[in-house]
Amino acid sequence: MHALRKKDNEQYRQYPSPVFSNLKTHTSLYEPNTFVKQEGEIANSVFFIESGFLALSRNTSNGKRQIINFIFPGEYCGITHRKKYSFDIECLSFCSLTSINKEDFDLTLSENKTTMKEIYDQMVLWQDGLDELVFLLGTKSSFARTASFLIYLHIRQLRYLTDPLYKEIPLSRTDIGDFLGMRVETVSRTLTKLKEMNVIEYEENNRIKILNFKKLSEIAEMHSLTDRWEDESSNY
Amino acid sequence: MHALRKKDNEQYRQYPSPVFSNLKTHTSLYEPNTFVKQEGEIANSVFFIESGFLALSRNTSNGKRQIINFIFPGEYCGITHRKKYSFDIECLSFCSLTSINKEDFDLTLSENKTTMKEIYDQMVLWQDGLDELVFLLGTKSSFARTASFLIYLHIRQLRYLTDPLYKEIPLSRTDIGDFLGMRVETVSRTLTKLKEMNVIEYEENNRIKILNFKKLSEIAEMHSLTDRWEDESSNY
DNA sequence: ATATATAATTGATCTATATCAATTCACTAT
DNA sequence: ATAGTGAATTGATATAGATCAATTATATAT
Repeated sequence: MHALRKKDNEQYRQYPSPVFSNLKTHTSLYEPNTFVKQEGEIANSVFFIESGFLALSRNTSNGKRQIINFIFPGEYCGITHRKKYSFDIECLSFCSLTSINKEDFDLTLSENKTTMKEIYDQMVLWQDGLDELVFLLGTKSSFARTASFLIYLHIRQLRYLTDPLYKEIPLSRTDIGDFLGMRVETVSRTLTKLKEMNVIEYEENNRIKILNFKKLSEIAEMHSLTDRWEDESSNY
Repeated sequence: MHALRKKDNEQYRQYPSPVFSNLKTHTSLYEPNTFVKQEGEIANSVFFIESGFLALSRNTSNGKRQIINFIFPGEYCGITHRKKYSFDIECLSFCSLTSINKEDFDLTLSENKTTMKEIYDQMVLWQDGLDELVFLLGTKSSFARTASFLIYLHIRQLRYLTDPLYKEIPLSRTDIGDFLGMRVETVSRTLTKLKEMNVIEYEENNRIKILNFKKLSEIAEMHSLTDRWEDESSNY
Protein backbone atom coordinates (compact mmCIF):
# COMPACT_ATOMS: atom_id res chain seq x y z
CA MET A 1 0.00 0.00 0.00
CA HIS A 2 1.39 3.28 -1.05
CA ALA A 3 0.07 6.42 0.58
CA LEU A 4 -1.10 9.16 -1.70
CA ARG A 5 -0.09 12.60 -0.65
CA LYS A 6 -2.97 14.87 0.15
CA LYS A 7 -2.41 17.09 -2.84
CA ASP A 8 -2.61 14.06 -5.14
CA ASN A 9 -6.17 13.58 -4.12
CA GLU A 10 -7.10 16.91 -5.61
CA GLN A 11 -6.26 15.59 -9.02
CA TYR A 12 -9.23 13.27 -8.87
CA ARG A 13 -12.78 14.16 -9.60
CA GLN A 14 -15.06 14.70 -6.65
CA TYR A 15 -18.54 13.24 -6.77
CA PRO A 16 -21.29 14.91 -4.80
CA SER A 17 -23.23 12.70 -2.43
CA PRO A 18 -26.25 11.17 -4.19
CA VAL A 19 -29.70 12.25 -3.16
CA PHE A 20 -30.84 9.64 -0.71
CA SER A 21 -33.84 11.81 -0.09
CA ASN A 22 -34.95 11.91 3.50
CA LEU A 23 -32.44 9.39 4.80
CA LYS A 24 -29.96 9.62 7.59
CA THR A 25 -26.74 9.39 5.62
CA HIS A 26 -23.50 10.82 6.80
CA THR A 27 -20.19 11.57 5.25
CA SER A 28 -16.85 10.56 6.75
CA LEU A 29 -13.25 11.20 5.84
CA TYR A 30 -10.59 8.49 5.86
CA GLU A 31 -6.82 8.46 5.76
CA PRO A 32 -4.92 6.20 3.35
CA ASN A 33 -4.48 2.63 4.63
CA THR A 34 -7.44 2.78 6.97
CA PHE A 35 -10.31 0.35 6.87
CA VAL A 36 -13.90 1.36 6.35
CA LYS A 37 -15.07 -2.16 7.18
CA GLN A 38 -13.31 -5.43 7.82
CA GLU A 39 -14.29 -8.89 6.66
CA GLY A 40 -16.77 -10.45 9.06
CA GLU A 41 -18.42 -7.24 10.25
CA ILE A 42 -22.19 -7.11 9.93
CA ALA A 43 -23.10 -5.81 6.48
CA ASN A 44 -25.33 -2.99 7.67
CA SER A 45 -24.18 -0.17 5.41
CA VAL A 46 -23.64 0.67 1.80
CA PHE A 47 -21.06 3.30 0.88
CA PHE A 48 -20.95 5.90 -1.83
CA ILE A 49 -17.51 7.22 -2.76
CA GLU A 50 -17.45 11.01 -3.11
CA SER A 51 -13.71 11.13 -3.64
CA GLY A 52 -10.73 8.85 -3.20
CA PHE A 53 -9.79 5.42 -4.17
CA LEU A 54 -10.44 2.14 -2.36
CA ALA A 55 -9.93 -1.59 -2.61
CA LEU A 56 -12.10 -4.53 -1.66
CA SER A 57 -9.83 -7.28 -0.42
CA ARG A 58 -9.85 -10.59 1.39
CA ASN A 59 -7.18 -12.37 3.35
CA THR A 60 -6.57 -16.10 3.63
CA SER A 61 -5.80 -17.72 6.95
CA ASN A 62 -2.18 -17.96 5.89
CA GLY A 63 -1.86 -14.27 5.17
CA LYS A 64 -2.38 -14.02 1.43
CA ARG A 65 -4.36 -11.02 0.28
CA GLN A 66 -6.61 -10.86 -2.76
CA ILE A 67 -7.91 -7.56 -4.05
CA ILE A 68 -11.32 -8.28 -5.56
CA ASN A 69 -11.98 -4.86 -6.98
CA PHE A 70 -10.76 -1.30 -6.98
CA ILE A 71 -13.41 1.30 -6.20
CA PHE A 72 -13.49 4.74 -7.73
CA PRO A 73 -15.33 8.00 -7.00
CA GLY A 74 -18.98 7.91 -7.94
CA GLU A 75 -19.31 4.20 -7.22
CA TYR A 76 -21.08 2.31 -4.50
CA CYS A 77 -19.57 -0.49 -2.47
CA GLY A 78 -20.66 -2.86 0.25
CA ILE A 79 -23.72 -4.13 -1.62
CA THR A 80 -24.18 -7.78 -0.75
CA HIS A 81 -26.83 -10.32 0.17
CA ARG A 82 -24.57 -11.81 2.81
CA LYS A 83 -25.12 -11.05 6.45
CA LYS A 84 -21.50 -10.10 6.94
CA TYR A 85 -19.03 -8.40 4.65
CA SER A 86 -16.93 -11.01 2.94
CA PHE A 87 -14.08 -8.57 2.35
CA ASP A 88 -12.23 -5.64 3.80
CA ILE A 89 -13.09 -2.21 2.45
CA GLU A 90 -9.79 -0.35 2.61
CA CYS A 91 -8.80 3.15 1.59
CA LEU A 92 -5.82 3.46 -0.71
CA SER A 93 -5.93 7.26 -0.61
CA PHE A 94 -7.64 10.04 1.31
CA CYS A 95 -11.31 9.25 0.92
CA SER A 96 -14.64 10.88 1.48
CA LEU A 97 -17.50 8.40 1.80
CA THR A 98 -21.20 8.68 2.36
CA SER A 99 -22.53 5.78 4.37
CA ILE A 100 -26.13 4.73 3.95
CA ASN A 101 -27.97 2.42 6.27
CA LYS A 102 -28.59 -0.93 4.55
CA GLU A 103 -32.34 -1.04 5.21
CA ASP A 104 -32.76 2.53 4.06
CA PHE A 105 -30.73 1.73 0.99
CA ASP A 106 -32.88 -1.28 0.12
CA LEU A 107 -36.03 0.72 0.77
CA THR A 108 -34.89 3.54 -1.46
CA LEU A 109 -34.08 1.07 -4.23
CA SER A 110 -37.54 -0.39 -4.14
CA GLU A 111 -39.12 3.08 -4.22
CA ASN A 112 -36.82 5.09 -6.41
CA LYS A 113 -36.55 3.82 -9.95
CA THR A 114 -33.73 6.14 -10.94
CA THR A 115 -31.49 5.10 -8.10
CA MET A 116 -32.27 1.45 -8.71
CA LYS A 117 -31.31 1.82 -12.34
CA GLU A 118 -28.11 3.59 -11.43
CA ILE A 119 -27.04 0.85 -9.01
CA TYR A 120 -28.12 -1.83 -11.43
CA ASP A 121 -25.95 -0.29 -14.13
CA GLN A 122 -22.96 -0.29 -11.83
CA MET A 123 -23.57 -3.94 -10.94
CA VAL A 124 -23.65 -4.90 -14.60
CA LEU A 125 -20.46 -2.99 -15.24
CA TRP A 126 -18.73 -4.63 -12.30
CA GLN A 127 -20.00 -7.99 -13.39
CA ASP A 128 -18.35 -7.44 -16.76
CA GLY A 129 -15.15 -6.46 -14.98
CA LEU A 130 -15.19 -9.43 -12.65
CA ASP A 131 -15.75 -11.78 -15.57
CA GLU A 132 -12.61 -10.29 -17.06
CA LEU A 133 -10.68 -10.78 -13.84
CA VAL A 134 -11.79 -14.40 -13.52
CA PHE A 135 -10.72 -15.03 -17.10
CA LEU A 136 -7.38 -13.42 -16.43
CA LEU A 137 -6.71 -15.29 -13.20
CA GLY A 138 -7.80 -18.60 -14.64
CA THR A 139 -6.00 -18.54 -17.95
CA LYS A 140 -3.27 -15.96 -18.33
CA SER A 141 0.48 -15.95 -17.71
CA SER A 142 1.95 -13.43 -15.28
CA PHE A 143 3.24 -11.41 -18.18
CA ALA A 144 -0.15 -11.20 -19.86
CA ARG A 145 -1.77 -10.45 -16.52
CA THR A 146 0.44 -7.47 -15.92
CA ALA A 147 -0.25 -6.10 -19.37
CA SER A 148 -3.97 -6.66 -18.91
CA PHE A 149 -3.86 -4.84 -15.62
CA LEU A 150 -2.20 -1.78 -17.10
CA ILE A 151 -4.87 -1.56 -19.77
CA TYR A 152 -7.60 -2.16 -17.23
CA LEU A 153 -6.33 0.61 -14.97
CA HIS A 154 -5.75 2.98 -17.85
CA ILE A 155 -9.33 2.68 -19.03
CA ARG A 156 -10.85 2.54 -15.60
CA GLN A 157 -9.23 5.74 -14.40
CA LEU A 158 -9.84 7.89 -17.48
CA ARG A 159 -13.11 8.91 -16.01
CA TYR A 160 -11.68 10.00 -12.69
CA LEU A 161 -8.72 12.13 -13.61
CA THR A 162 -9.23 15.86 -13.68
CA ASP A 163 -5.68 16.53 -14.80
CA PRO A 164 -4.51 14.34 -17.67
CA LEU A 165 -0.94 14.93 -16.55
CA TYR A 166 -1.64 12.59 -13.68
CA LYS A 167 -1.11 9.54 -15.76
CA GLU A 168 -1.63 6.67 -13.38
CA ILE A 169 -3.11 6.24 -9.98
CA PRO A 170 -0.15 5.16 -7.87
CA LEU A 171 -0.46 1.62 -6.62
CA SER A 172 2.25 -0.37 -4.90
CA ARG A 173 3.64 -3.51 -6.51
CA THR A 174 2.06 -5.37 -3.63
CA ASP A 175 -1.40 -4.03 -4.47
CA ILE A 176 -0.97 -4.93 -8.11
CA GLY A 177 0.23 -8.39 -7.18
CA ASP A 178 -2.63 -8.93 -4.75
CA PHE A 179 -5.06 -8.03 -7.52
CA LEU A 180 -3.43 -10.25 -10.13
CA GLY A 181 -2.68 -13.21 -7.88
CA MET A 182 1.08 -12.74 -8.23
CA ARG A 183 3.93 -12.06 -5.83
CA VAL A 184 5.59 -8.63 -5.65
CA GLU A 185 8.80 -9.97 -7.13
CA THR A 186 6.98 -11.31 -10.16
CA VAL A 187 5.16 -8.03 -10.68
CA SER A 188 8.47 -6.21 -10.52
CA ARG A 189 10.10 -8.59 -12.99
CA THR A 190 7.27 -8.39 -15.51
CA LEU A 191 7.12 -4.59 -15.30
CA THR A 192 10.87 -4.38 -15.77
CA LYS A 193 10.52 -6.55 -18.84
CA LEU A 194 7.77 -4.33 -20.25
CA LYS A 195 9.99 -1.32 -19.59
CA GLU A 196 12.92 -2.95 -21.38
CA MET A 197 10.63 -3.63 -24.33
CA ASN A 198 9.74 0.09 -24.38
CA VAL A 199 6.08 -0.69 -23.89
CA ILE A 200 5.91 1.36 -20.70
CA GLU A 201 8.07 3.79 -18.79
CA TYR A 202 8.28 4.74 -15.15
CA GLU A 203 7.44 8.22 -14.00
CA GLU A 204 7.73 9.98 -10.67
CA ASN A 205 5.76 8.76 -7.66
CA ASN A 206 5.26 5.18 -8.82
CA ARG A 207 3.29 6.06 -11.89
CA ILE A 208 3.55 3.99 -15.02
CA LYS A 209 3.11 5.51 -18.46
CA ILE A 210 1.98 3.39 -21.38
CA LEU A 211 4.15 4.08 -24.44
CA ASN A 212 2.88 1.44 -26.82
CA PHE A 213 -0.74 0.59 -26.31
CA LYS A 214 -0.99 -1.75 -29.27
CA LYS A 215 1.92 -3.90 -28.19
CA LEU A 216 0.66 -3.92 -24.64
CA SER A 217 -2.69 -5.21 -25.89
CA GLU A 218 -0.99 -7.96 -27.81
CA ILE A 219 0.95 -9.02 -24.76
CA ALA A 220 -2.26 -9.00 -22.79
CA GLU A 221 -3.65 -11.46 -25.36
CA MET A 222 -6.45 -9.01 -25.76
CA HIS A 223 -6.75 -8.65 -29.51
CA SER A 224 -10.51 -8.67 -29.59
CA LEU A 225 -10.74 -7.83 -25.94
CA THR A 226 -9.02 -4.51 -26.36
CA ASP A 227 -11.69 -3.51 -28.81
CA ARG A 228 -14.25 -4.19 -26.18
CA TRP A 229 -12.47 -2.10 -23.60
CA GLU A 230 -12.26 0.71 -26.10
CA ASP A 231 -15.95 0.35 -26.79
CA GLU A 232 -16.53 0.87 -23.14
CA SER A 233 -14.27 3.80 -22.68
CA SER A 234 -16.32 5.59 -25.29
CA ASN A 235 -19.29 5.18 -22.98
CA TYR A 236 -17.59 7.24 -20.34
CA MET B 1 -18.42 -31.59 -21.54
CA HIS B 2 -20.40 -34.54 -20.46
CA ALA B 3 -23.80 -35.10 -21.99
CA LEU B 4 -26.67 -35.59 -19.62
CA ARG B 5 -29.15 -38.19 -20.67
CA LYS B 6 -32.60 -36.88 -21.36
CA LYS B 7 -34.14 -38.55 -18.33
CA ASP B 8 -31.60 -36.88 -16.05
CA ASN B 9 -33.05 -33.56 -16.91
CA GLU B 10 -36.35 -34.53 -15.41
CA GLN B 11 -34.72 -34.64 -12.02
CA TYR B 12 -34.26 -30.90 -12.13
CA ARG B 13 -36.81 -28.31 -11.26
CA GLN B 14 -38.54 -26.57 -14.13
CA TYR B 15 -39.07 -22.84 -13.90
CA PRO B 16 -41.97 -21.32 -15.77
CA SER B 17 -41.15 -18.48 -18.11
CA PRO B 18 -41.38 -15.13 -16.33
CA VAL B 19 -44.12 -12.75 -17.26
CA PHE B 20 -42.54 -10.34 -19.68
CA SER B 21 -45.97 -8.91 -20.18
CA ASN B 22 -46.70 -7.94 -23.72
CA LEU B 23 -43.31 -8.75 -25.15
CA LYS B 24 -42.27 -10.97 -28.01
CA THR B 25 -40.38 -13.60 -26.10
CA HIS B 26 -39.97 -17.10 -27.36
CA THR B 27 -38.83 -20.35 -25.87
CA SER B 28 -36.30 -22.65 -27.49
CA LEU B 29 -34.95 -26.10 -26.68
CA TYR B 30 -31.26 -26.95 -26.83
CA GLU B 31 -29.28 -30.16 -26.85
CA PRO B 32 -26.29 -30.67 -24.55
CA ASN B 33 -23.06 -29.19 -25.89
CA THR B 34 -24.77 -26.69 -28.13
CA PHE B 35 -24.17 -22.97 -27.98
CA VAL B 36 -26.88 -20.42 -27.34
CA LYS B 37 -24.47 -17.61 -28.19
CA GLN B 38 -20.78 -17.39 -28.93
CA GLU B 39 -18.29 -14.79 -27.81
CA GLY B 40 -18.33 -11.81 -30.14
CA GLU B 41 -21.95 -12.05 -31.25
CA ILE B 42 -23.99 -8.90 -30.81
CA ALA B 43 -25.48 -8.85 -27.32
CA ASN B 44 -29.08 -8.37 -28.39
CA SER B 45 -30.84 -10.85 -26.12
CA VAL B 46 -31.17 -11.82 -22.51
CA PHE B 47 -32.06 -15.40 -21.63
CA PHE B 48 -34.16 -16.90 -18.88
CA ILE B 49 -33.49 -20.54 -18.04
CA GLU B 50 -36.67 -22.54 -17.62
CA SER B 51 -34.84 -25.81 -17.20
CA GLY B 52 -31.38 -27.20 -17.75
CA PHE B 53 -27.93 -26.23 -16.88
CA LEU B 54 -25.49 -23.95 -18.72
CA ALA B 55 -22.03 -22.45 -18.54
CA LEU B 56 -20.67 -19.06 -19.47
CA SER B 57 -17.18 -19.56 -20.83
CA ARG B 58 -14.42 -17.81 -22.69
CA ASN B 59 -11.55 -19.13 -24.74
CA THR B 60 -8.06 -17.72 -25.10
CA SER B 61 -6.36 -17.51 -28.47
CA ASN B 62 -4.26 -20.51 -27.52
CA GLY B 63 -7.24 -22.68 -26.76
CA LYS B 64 -7.61 -22.44 -23.00
CA ARG B 65 -11.18 -22.30 -21.74
CA GLN B 66 -12.37 -20.49 -18.64
CA ILE B 67 -15.83 -21.11 -17.26
CA ILE B 68 -16.94 -17.86 -15.66
CA ASN B 69 -20.16 -19.09 -14.18
CA PHE B 70 -22.58 -21.97 -14.16
CA ILE B 71 -26.20 -21.03 -14.81
CA PHE B 72 -29.15 -22.78 -13.23
CA PRO B 73 -32.90 -22.87 -13.86
CA GLY B 74 -34.69 -19.71 -12.80
CA GLU B 75 -31.69 -17.50 -13.56
CA TYR B 76 -31.08 -14.95 -16.26
CA CYS B 77 -27.96 -14.77 -18.36
CA GLY B 78 -26.57 -12.57 -21.09
CA ILE B 79 -27.00 -9.33 -19.17
CA THR B 80 -24.13 -7.03 -20.07
CA HIS B 81 -23.37 -3.45 -20.95
CA ARG B 82 -21.00 -4.55 -23.68
CA LYS B 83 -22.05 -4.42 -27.29
CA LYS B 84 -21.01 -8.00 -27.88
CA TYR B 85 -21.12 -11.02 -25.64
CA SER B 86 -17.74 -11.50 -24.03
CA PHE B 87 -18.35 -15.21 -23.48
CA ASP B 88 -19.95 -18.29 -24.95
CA ILE B 89 -23.28 -19.34 -23.51
CA GLU B 90 -23.18 -23.13 -23.74
CA CYS B 91 -25.63 -25.80 -22.69
CA LEU B 92 -24.31 -28.55 -20.47
CA SER B 93 -27.61 -30.41 -20.52
CA PHE B 94 -30.91 -30.36 -22.35
CA CYS B 95 -32.13 -26.82 -21.85
CA SER B 96 -35.26 -24.82 -22.29
CA LEU B 97 -34.63 -21.08 -22.55
CA THR B 98 -36.79 -18.04 -23.01
CA SER B 99 -35.06 -15.36 -25.02
CA ILE B 100 -35.99 -11.75 -24.52
CA ASN B 101 -35.04 -8.95 -26.83
CA LYS B 102 -32.45 -6.73 -25.16
CA GLU B 103 -34.29 -3.44 -25.70
CA ASP B 104 -37.53 -4.95 -24.47
CA PHE B 105 -35.71 -6.31 -21.49
CA ASP B 106 -34.23 -2.94 -20.60
CA LEU B 107 -37.58 -1.26 -21.13
CA THR B 108 -39.33 -3.74 -18.88
CA LEU B 109 -36.72 -3.19 -16.20
CA SER B 110 -37.27 0.53 -16.21
CA GLU B 111 -41.04 0.07 -16.02
CA ASN B 112 -41.53 -2.97 -13.87
CA LYS B 113 -40.19 -2.62 -10.34
CA THR B 114 -40.70 -6.24 -9.40
CA THR B 115 -38.71 -7.58 -12.33
CA MET B 116 -35.99 -5.02 -11.76
CA LYS B 117 -35.70 -6.08 -8.15
CA GLU B 118 -35.58 -9.74 -9.11
CA ILE B 119 -32.77 -9.19 -11.59
CA TYR B 120 -30.95 -6.91 -9.20
CA ASP B 121 -31.06 -9.61 -6.54
CA GLN B 122 -29.59 -12.14 -8.92
CA MET B 123 -26.83 -9.70 -9.85
CA VAL B 124 -25.92 -9.21 -6.21
CA LEU B 125 -25.89 -12.95 -5.63
CA TRP B 126 -23.69 -13.52 -8.65
CA GLN B 127 -21.43 -10.70 -7.59
CA ASP B 128 -20.95 -12.46 -4.25
CA GLY B 129 -20.19 -15.68 -6.12
CA LEU B 130 -17.73 -14.05 -8.50
CA ASP B 131 -15.93 -12.42 -5.59
CA GLU B 132 -15.53 -15.90 -4.18
CA LEU B 133 -14.22 -17.24 -7.46
CA VAL B 134 -11.69 -14.43 -7.80
CA PHE B 135 -10.51 -15.06 -4.27
CA LEU B 136 -10.17 -18.74 -5.00
CA LEU B 137 -8.32 -18.30 -8.29
CA GLY B 138 -6.00 -15.68 -6.85
CA THR B 139 -5.03 -17.32 -3.59
CA LYS B 140 -5.84 -21.01 -3.25
CA SER B 141 -3.93 -24.20 -3.97
CA SER B 142 -5.39 -26.69 -6.42
CA PHE B 143 -6.37 -28.92 -3.52
CA ALA B 144 -8.26 -26.14 -1.74
CA ARG B 145 -9.84 -25.09 -5.03
CA THR B 146 -11.26 -28.50 -5.65
CA ALA B 147 -12.69 -28.68 -2.14
CA SER B 148 -14.15 -25.19 -2.51
CA PHE B 149 -15.75 -26.19 -5.77
CA LEU B 150 -17.47 -29.22 -4.30
CA ILE B 151 -18.95 -27.09 -1.54
CA TYR B 152 -19.93 -24.40 -4.02
CA LEU B 153 -21.71 -26.87 -6.26
CA HIS B 154 -23.35 -28.65 -3.37
CA ILE B 155 -24.89 -25.44 -2.07
CA ARG B 156 -25.67 -24.01 -5.45
CA GLN B 157 -27.61 -27.02 -6.68
CA LEU B 158 -29.65 -27.69 -3.55
CA ARG B 159 -32.31 -25.43 -4.87
CA TYR B 160 -32.59 -27.14 -8.24
CA LEU B 161 -32.84 -30.81 -7.37
CA THR B 162 -36.30 -32.30 -7.24
CA ASP B 163 -35.04 -35.72 -6.23
CA PRO B 164 -32.49 -35.71 -3.42
CA LEU B 165 -31.20 -39.05 -4.72
CA TYR B 166 -29.66 -37.14 -7.57
CA LYS B 167 -26.75 -36.02 -5.54
CA GLU B 168 -24.62 -34.04 -7.90
CA ILE B 169 -25.04 -32.47 -11.26
CA PRO B 170 -22.60 -34.38 -13.46
CA LEU B 171 -19.77 -32.27 -14.75
CA SER B 172 -16.75 -33.54 -16.61
CA ARG B 173 -13.29 -33.15 -15.09
CA THR B 174 -12.58 -30.77 -17.94
CA ASP B 175 -15.49 -28.52 -16.99
CA ILE B 176 -14.41 -28.48 -13.37
CA GLY B 177 -10.84 -27.70 -14.38
CA ASP B 178 -11.93 -24.96 -16.74
CA PHE B 179 -13.86 -23.37 -13.89
CA LEU B 180 -11.05 -23.67 -11.36
CA GLY B 181 -8.20 -22.74 -13.68
CA MET B 182 -6.64 -26.21 -13.43
CA ARG B 183 -5.84 -28.97 -15.90
CA VAL B 184 -7.92 -32.15 -16.09
CA GLU B 185 -5.07 -34.21 -14.72
CA THR B 186 -4.77 -32.02 -11.66
CA VAL B 187 -8.51 -32.17 -11.05
CA SER B 188 -8.36 -35.94 -11.26
CA ARG B 189 -5.41 -36.13 -8.88
CA THR B 190 -6.96 -33.86 -6.26
CA LEU B 191 -10.30 -35.70 -6.42
CA THR B 192 -8.52 -39.02 -6.05
CA LYS B 193 -6.75 -37.66 -3.01
CA LEU B 194 -10.04 -36.48 -1.49
CA LYS B 195 -11.49 -39.92 -2.17
CA GLU B 196 -8.53 -41.61 -0.49
CA MET B 197 -9.06 -39.35 2.52
CA ASN B 198 -12.69 -40.53 2.65
CA VAL B 199 -13.92 -36.97 2.26
CA ILE B 200 -15.87 -37.82 -0.89
CA GLU B 201 -16.89 -40.90 -2.84
CA TYR B 202 -17.70 -41.49 -6.49
CA GLU B 203 -21.17 -42.55 -7.54
CA GLU B 204 -22.62 -43.63 -10.85
CA ASN B 205 -22.66 -41.24 -13.80
CA ASN B 206 -19.80 -39.02 -12.68
CA ARG B 207 -21.49 -37.84 -9.52
CA ILE B 208 -19.48 -37.05 -6.44
CA LYS B 209 -20.93 -37.54 -2.97
CA ILE B 210 -19.62 -35.53 -0.05
CA LEU B 211 -18.97 -37.80 2.93
CA ASN B 212 -17.31 -35.40 5.31
CA PHE B 213 -18.47 -31.85 4.88
CA LYS B 214 -16.52 -30.49 7.84
CA LYS B 215 -13.21 -31.87 6.65
CA LEU B 216 -13.93 -30.70 3.13
CA SER B 217 -14.52 -27.19 4.44
CA GLU B 218 -11.24 -27.25 6.29
CA ILE B 219 -9.42 -28.31 3.17
CA ALA B 220 -11.14 -25.52 1.29
CA GLU B 221 -9.65 -23.13 3.87
CA MET B 222 -13.17 -22.02 4.45
CA HIS B 223 -13.46 -22.01 8.21
CA SER B 224 -15.36 -18.79 8.38
CA LEU B 225 -16.36 -18.96 4.75
CA THR B 226 -18.28 -22.18 5.21
CA ASP B 227 -20.42 -20.43 7.77
CA ARG B 228 -21.26 -17.89 5.16
CA TRP B 229 -22.16 -20.49 2.59
CA GLU B 230 -24.39 -22.17 5.12
CA ASP B 231 -25.99 -18.85 5.89
CA GLU B 232 -26.79 -18.52 2.26
CA SER B 233 -28.18 -21.97 1.73
CA SER B 234 -30.73 -21.19 4.41
CA ASN B 235 -31.92 -18.37 2.21
CA TYR B 236 -32.91 -20.79 -0.48
C1' DA C 1 -21.35 -59.55 -26.23
C1' DT C 2 -17.82 -56.93 -28.92
C1' DA C 3 -15.88 -52.99 -30.88
C1' DT C 4 -15.10 -48.04 -30.80
C1' DA C 5 -14.72 -43.66 -28.91
C1' DT C 6 -14.37 -40.57 -25.24
C1' DA C 7 -13.18 -39.51 -20.50
C1' DA C 8 -10.52 -40.43 -16.38
C1' DT C 9 -6.61 -41.89 -14.14
C1' DT C 10 -1.77 -42.49 -13.25
C1' DG C 11 3.17 -41.78 -13.94
C1' DA C 12 7.32 -39.13 -15.47
C1' DT C 13 9.16 -34.85 -16.61
C1' DC C 14 9.39 -29.80 -17.24
C1' DT C 15 8.54 -24.99 -16.32
C1' DA C 16 6.50 -20.79 -14.60
C1' DT C 17 6.27 -18.64 -10.69
C1' DA C 18 6.80 -18.74 -5.63
C1' DT C 19 10.04 -18.39 -2.14
C1' DC C 20 14.27 -17.01 0.06
C1' DA C 21 17.97 -13.66 0.40
C1' DA C 22 20.54 -9.60 -0.58
C1' DT C 23 20.97 -5.09 -2.66
C1' DT C 24 19.44 -0.77 -4.41
C1' DC C 25 16.23 2.87 -4.62
C1' DA C 26 13.01 6.61 -3.10
C1' DC C 27 10.83 9.06 0.04
C1' DT C 28 10.61 11.31 4.89
C1' DA C 29 12.33 13.51 8.69
C1' DT C 30 16.02 15.72 11.14
C1' DA D 1 22.89 17.28 3.05
C1' DT D 2 22.43 12.89 5.90
C1' DA D 3 20.36 9.12 8.11
C1' DG D 4 16.64 6.09 8.41
C1' DT D 5 12.74 3.33 6.69
C1' DG D 6 9.88 0.84 3.70
C1' DA D 7 9.44 -0.38 -1.25
C1' DA D 8 11.35 -2.15 -5.42
C1' DT D 9 14.57 -4.69 -7.75
C1' DT D 10 17.56 -8.50 -8.81
C1' DG D 11 19.51 -13.10 -8.22
C1' DA D 12 19.44 -18.03 -6.74
C1' DT D 13 16.71 -21.93 -5.65
C1' DA D 14 12.53 -24.72 -4.76
C1' DT D 15 8.06 -26.43 -5.97
C1' DA D 16 3.17 -26.73 -7.38
C1' DG D 17 1.04 -27.70 -11.09
C1' DA D 18 1.40 -27.99 -16.29
C1' DT D 19 2.62 -30.85 -19.89
C1' DC D 20 3.59 -35.13 -22.20
C1' DA D 21 2.67 -39.98 -22.57
C1' DA D 22 0.57 -44.31 -21.57
C1' DT D 23 -3.09 -47.04 -19.41
C1' DT D 24 -7.56 -47.97 -17.71
C1' DA D 25 -12.38 -47.13 -17.29
C1' DT D 26 -16.89 -45.84 -19.07
C1' DA D 27 -20.28 -45.05 -22.40
C1' DT D 28 -22.25 -45.74 -27.02
C1' DA D 29 -23.12 -48.27 -31.15
C1' DT D 30 -23.32 -52.51 -33.83
